[in-house]
Amino acid sequence: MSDEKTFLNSYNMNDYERPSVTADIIALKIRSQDSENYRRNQKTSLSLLLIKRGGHPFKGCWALPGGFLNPGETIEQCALREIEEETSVKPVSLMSIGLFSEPGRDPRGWIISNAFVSVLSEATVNQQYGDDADDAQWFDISFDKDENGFYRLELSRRDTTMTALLTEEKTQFGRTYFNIKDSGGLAFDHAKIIATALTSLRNEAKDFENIFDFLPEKFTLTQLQNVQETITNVSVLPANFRRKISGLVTETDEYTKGAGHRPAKLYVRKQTGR
Amino acid sequence: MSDEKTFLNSYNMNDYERPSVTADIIALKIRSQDSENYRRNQKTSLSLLLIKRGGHPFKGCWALPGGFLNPGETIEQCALREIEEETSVKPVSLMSIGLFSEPGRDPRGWIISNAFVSVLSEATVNQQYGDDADDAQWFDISFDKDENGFYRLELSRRDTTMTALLTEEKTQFGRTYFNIKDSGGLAFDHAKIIATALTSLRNEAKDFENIFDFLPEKFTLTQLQNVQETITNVSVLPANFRRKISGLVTETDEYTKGAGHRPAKLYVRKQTGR
DNA sequence: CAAATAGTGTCTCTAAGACAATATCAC
DNA sequence: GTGATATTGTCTTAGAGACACTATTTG
Repeated sequence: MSDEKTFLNSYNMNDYERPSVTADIIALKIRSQDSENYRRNQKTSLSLLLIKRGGHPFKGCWALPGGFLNPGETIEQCALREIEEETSVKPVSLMSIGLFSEPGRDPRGWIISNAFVSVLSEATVNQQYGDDADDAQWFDISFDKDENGFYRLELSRRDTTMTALLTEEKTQFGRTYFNIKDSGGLAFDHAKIIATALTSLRNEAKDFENIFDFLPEKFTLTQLQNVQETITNVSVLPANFRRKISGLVTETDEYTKGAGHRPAKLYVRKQTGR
Repeated sequence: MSDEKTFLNSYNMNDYERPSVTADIIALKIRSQDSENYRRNQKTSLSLLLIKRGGHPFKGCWALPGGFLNPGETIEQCALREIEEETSVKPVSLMSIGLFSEPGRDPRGWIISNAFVSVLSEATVNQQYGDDADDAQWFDISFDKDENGFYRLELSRRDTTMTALLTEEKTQFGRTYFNIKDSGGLAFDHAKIIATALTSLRNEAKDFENIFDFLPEKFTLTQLQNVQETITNVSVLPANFRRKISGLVTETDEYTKGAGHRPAKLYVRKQTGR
């Protein structure tokens, strides 16, 4: 045992070169767009938080929020810390997307990054945001395969639109990896990270894994269905959605009101059996 | 303010402490056990490669193979390099399990590890292995939930059996995380890593994602079903397995022979539409 | 022929998808 | 009442699970 102590004391890790490690955050929320018609429900879109870079490299480009892993914390704690620093909001959930370690991905040097999808509830975030001059802004997402087999990632906000083009590198074990054909002006390899994250998110949203995280505690089934359709970009008939989701929600005795049409019952997520 | 942080990060990277990064490998193959009865098909078990540690810390304990990430390579390349160094075999597939970064997980210092499941084909590996005195050995795996809700991971080989006990920390987005209650003598946090990896593997084996990787190019449907059942620990009726797999395989006009019973048609994996 | 595995046919039940019909509110 | 969404019912179809049955080889 004292043998081991001696060994550990003399162990010199400084002999090896080491990378800097960061956590990059794909912070997502659902954005409700006001409607012109008082009767119509709001449409929703998926919205991503980007930070305008103030310094080199990629000065002035939009980039994912993120930061360096500190000693004494896990990469998940680092991710949570970064989200709270950027948004002042505690995220509802966190999902690791993978480690991006391609040499040269960061011009500053050897920096590898674990990406996380973080879901924020719209209600919480909107209390905090709104300053148009801020360097942190929410962009609407559109992400789809075009007729040539390329994936087109569009991030838009007001008059700004960035369009990145990606190719599918491979799909293995249900996970899809991308290569960047055109970064669309996004910093670093962030277009690739976002595409990978959205693909994972869509796969999980199909099984209702993450759709609750976008909504407040009480919600209508139509809202829930909207979230799923916004994420997956696939529509289902309301009757069928309700049937499938019924085992995962509990009804309350509250209703929406003042919507210009029949009020909807509010539901809460069913507590998973413990 | 995030401006200033970025600025400092880009210019003073060497002032920050950085972790060592490793790739740890859960190398798996299917082991066929010889049968006493000439008519009976071979039984199979899932088998994991462990390395006996020659130095401190955990000297003499069994540990996952792995090694440090070098500059100029991706973490996937690092994983592949380590597998080939340990086994002289090129793995069929590689699946990232996640980054394990808990402070204190390695007594040598700040070392974080990305774990990978790597599947090796039995036929290839057996040409290389067999030396009983070697520090690298294959252990049979048994992994199940016991009546108290604990997960029991048993790794056995000849007269050696290690039993680790784990608790389920949480399941989020279809991914299960574990805590170690008793490492069973395994080095570092490797019991946790193995449990996490096996859970991922089982989930994917249900959908036939990885079962082909364990077999040679040509196989019988019974062999394929055995692989799935060995991994998932769930049995299905042969008729139903065949129906479900039929879209994923192409039959050849070759048959097994000399088995003491009706010969089986050999199949190959159907090429995925490109 | 016996033992063992290979392979097929079909019944039932459940879940998914499609669609029609009814309910309820704000104006 | 009109326009909108909310909610329920049911028909059809696809797939999973169960089970019975046939086919083929080696010793």
